[in-house]
Amino acid sequence: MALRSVATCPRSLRRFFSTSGFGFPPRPAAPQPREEAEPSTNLFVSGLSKRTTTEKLREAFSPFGEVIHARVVTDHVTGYSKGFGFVRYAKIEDAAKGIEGMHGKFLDGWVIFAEYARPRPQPPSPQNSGYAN
DNA sequence: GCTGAGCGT
Repeated sequence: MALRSVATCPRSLRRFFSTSGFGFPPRPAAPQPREEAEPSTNLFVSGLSKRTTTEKLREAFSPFGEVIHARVVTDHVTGYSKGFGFVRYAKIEDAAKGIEGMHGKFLDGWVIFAEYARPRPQPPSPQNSGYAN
């Protein structure tokens, strides 16, 4: 008898999602347009061969400037390369020459792409985050 | 250890 009332839909609430033109935010935000990042000493290199290692990456970018650090990103489980890496130069002008000199070039049989790496969120340091005891 | 765009152990 009284079990048919569970399916009564409140039409008053449905109008907010059907008749209004603002059901959901059309575009929350676009903090990263996924375009070129700002010039920095940190470079993002993609298109690497699976066999390209960190030292080969460094050797490839060394002639264009002083490479502070180079690293091919590898999976921490399998240990294999993910096909991209990072190169950090001592100066931005060196990084620019590294991009100019290696972007679109071949490395281990693959055309690599060199561009400025995007800044990534820095982990807050509990000893220097501004909080005093 | 590959399928191959993509922003890190």
